[in-house]
Amino acid sequence: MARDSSKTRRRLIAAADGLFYGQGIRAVGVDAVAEAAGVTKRTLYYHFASKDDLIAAYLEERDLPTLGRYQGMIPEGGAPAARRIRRIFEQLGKNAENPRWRGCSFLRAAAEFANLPGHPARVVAARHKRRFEAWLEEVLAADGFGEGAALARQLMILLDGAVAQILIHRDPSYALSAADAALTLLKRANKSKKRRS
Amino acid sequence: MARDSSKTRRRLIAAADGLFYGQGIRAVGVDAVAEAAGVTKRTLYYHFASKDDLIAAYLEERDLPTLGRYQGMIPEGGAPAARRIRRIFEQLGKNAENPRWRGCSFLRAAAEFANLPGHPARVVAARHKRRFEAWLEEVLAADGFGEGAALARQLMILLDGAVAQILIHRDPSYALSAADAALTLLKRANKSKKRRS
DNA sequence: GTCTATATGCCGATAGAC
DNA sequence: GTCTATCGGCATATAGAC
Repeated sequence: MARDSSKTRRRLIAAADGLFYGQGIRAVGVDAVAEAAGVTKRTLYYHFASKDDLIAAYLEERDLPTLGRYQGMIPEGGAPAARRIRRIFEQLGKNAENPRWRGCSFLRAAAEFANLPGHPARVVAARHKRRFEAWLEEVLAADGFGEGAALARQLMILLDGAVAQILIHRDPSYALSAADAALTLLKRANKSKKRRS
Repeated sequence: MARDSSKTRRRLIAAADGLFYGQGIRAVGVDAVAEAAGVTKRTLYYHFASKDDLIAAYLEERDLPTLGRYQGMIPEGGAPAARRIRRIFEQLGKNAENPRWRGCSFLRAAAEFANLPGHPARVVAARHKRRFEAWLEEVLAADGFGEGAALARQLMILLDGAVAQILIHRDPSYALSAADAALTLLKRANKSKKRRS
């Protein structure tokens, strides 16, 4: 069996996911990850070259599923972009009500390794956010928005800004404030869309 | 001399500031802080009950000066709120160009201690953000904006969202995208202000 | 108030057997 | 591929002299 998909490796990543997301990456030692996975530390180091390697795998594992979860929660492509975007923010608010919610794993990793721009975790995190922004642009484009790139950026800012405020204040209602702002921005962009057509 | 203002204590906080902000709180040991301050670890523990106590003092020390720096950089009270708000975002972009910039110390602390809602660092961070939001509301009110509380919240979301994106992508231009969004929101709020008067 | 010296335990990572 | 055993180092925190 290829090392990339071995059962033990997957269990280690799952254990790392629970611990790193739950308590923070630097706060969790490799001993704890190995124990949670039911193997020894030596086995962990057979599957991963270093803790940094494990961290990268942890975030990599979250990349597409995280995006997919948002993609799955919004109405189908036929719906107006405004309704689809609003759903994203509403769902963020709902997610944040879960007591195990701890914000965005990618943002938190970037914060923990703020002094290491080349760290594998930073690379994966940046790529994830680029992917997310590109998807938002697609959602806008599907409803005929022009200049979708600039607007998608602003939606990303609102989304991660809401995550930050919710985490700071432990108050999911910031997601609704962000949703209002997003709809206002969409409304203005809509005007120029109509004008152009 | 009172313990709260002793010279050694202040030097320890200054050393902690440089190291915690530069490298992250959990990434820095108390040994490093003591050495940077030119004292031994034992002296550090004379002035602070624990590392958590030192962390709280580090953030406390940043609270008012951080707010004051933003207050000092915007045009005087007579200027329109739109111009004053825009300046805040522009200045954020300029600050982020400094290679030593590492995002917001309060956000990063909240991210590092995401699993400890009652941690002293979280308490200080939340209070700082509340203070900042209240100040934004004052800026809006000074220019006759009604419903300033909701708008101030959205500006906070944009501001911290921009910080997050800049940190992730190491691209200060997100500050300008956020500025555009902020001005759009202000313009719509402005309308209702005019209508009401 | 500051020092030297130390307690105790966890950190990431490795040696070598099976 | 997984194990037992262990390395050297650093973590937070403390004892007791001066």
